[in-house]
Amino acid sequence: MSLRHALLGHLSWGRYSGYALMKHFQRSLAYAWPARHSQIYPELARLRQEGLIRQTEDEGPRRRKLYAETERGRDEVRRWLREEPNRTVRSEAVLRIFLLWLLDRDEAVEYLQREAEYYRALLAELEEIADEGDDLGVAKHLSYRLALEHGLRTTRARVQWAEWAADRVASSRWSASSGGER
Amino acid sequence: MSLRHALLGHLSWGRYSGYALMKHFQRSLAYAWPARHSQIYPELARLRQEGLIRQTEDEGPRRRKLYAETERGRDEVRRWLREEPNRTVRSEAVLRIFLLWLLDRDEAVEYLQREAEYYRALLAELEEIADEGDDLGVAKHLSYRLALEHGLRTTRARVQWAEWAADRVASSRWSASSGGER
DNA sequence: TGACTCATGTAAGAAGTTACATGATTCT
DNA sequence: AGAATCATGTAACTTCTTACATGAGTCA
Repeated sequence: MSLRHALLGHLSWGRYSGYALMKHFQRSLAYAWPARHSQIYPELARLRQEGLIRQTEDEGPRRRKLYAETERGRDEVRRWLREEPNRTVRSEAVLRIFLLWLLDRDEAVEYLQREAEYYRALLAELEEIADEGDDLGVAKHLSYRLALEHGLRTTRARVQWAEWAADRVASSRWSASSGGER
Repeated sequence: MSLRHALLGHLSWGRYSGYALMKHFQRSLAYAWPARHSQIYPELARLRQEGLIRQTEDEGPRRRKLYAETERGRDEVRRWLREEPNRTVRSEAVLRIFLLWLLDRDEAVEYLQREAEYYRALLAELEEIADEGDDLGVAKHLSYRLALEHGLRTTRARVQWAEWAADRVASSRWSASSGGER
């Protein structure tokens, strides 16, 4: 259950509404642990019921609810952080590479070029965030900078990989796969 | 629904039993699209019912079932490959980095060193696979080699990142976070 | 006043995990 | 004979996505 720890961790930093947390998930956390509002709101309600977070007295405009951490919540994230991490990564983009041979060469090259373009755009976005140096104030933490640097480095690796891969395929004989015994 | 396309794509290459497919998911595909046998077997049954794969006449020992692609199945993977890819990546390891400031400095350094170690071991494993050059025969395809190269490059980037990050944290003042207003 | 963003929810269904269950073959 | 691996399934539960639903404040 990583979502709850992502939420708890964010609330360790300060008070936020569900909406603000959702926005944060759309930005920095989108590349680590994506989540929609329809998952965030019920989870916040559950965390509150379990006493891992609490709702602060003051309600904002439009009935905005503000949440803050509790001692038990803080303890729970730390406990979780000390657990053996689950290093599973799920990436449709990588799965597609395995199956790329099912397209013909020109299509595969185009596909890889679009991948390169996507990663270049992502890299530009991450570099911008790195320059701004601030995202909801959380950037003050070195750990935020570490996560950003992880994104920068792996994205750079992907840009270079995709450009290399497009070249390799373009200059290869490529295996025609249209036929095959059925 | 990426699992079905992963299965269809594999069966485009040849005939396999559910068990063989599962083994393949444990190896090369574990870092792209992990799946357990409890998800694979029902999905194969569904694909068969829908006519996207078929069961070959011959049954192996221990009632082993062998599946093969159908024309409709092949068309379906290709259609999917031409769709706009979903580039979402979900990684608990990256999420943890964002929350690392909740640990104290020594714990954070140890954590990052363990990450470096894990990625070094993974890199060694991938390099071994690259040397063997064969995995269920699928390695003949350039696209398999592309996927492997993607793994090698991103894993190398992660090793270097983790080593850099451990150093950075070790030599930083780090933000003591034990307290905080609650 | 109309469009947009803020703000919070619920419901139905798909996808994924963990646990339960069973039997055949092979290898030592 | 016993252990390990091959081989295939189901059930219960959790997690995630998509769609539905609604209302308040802000800005042009």
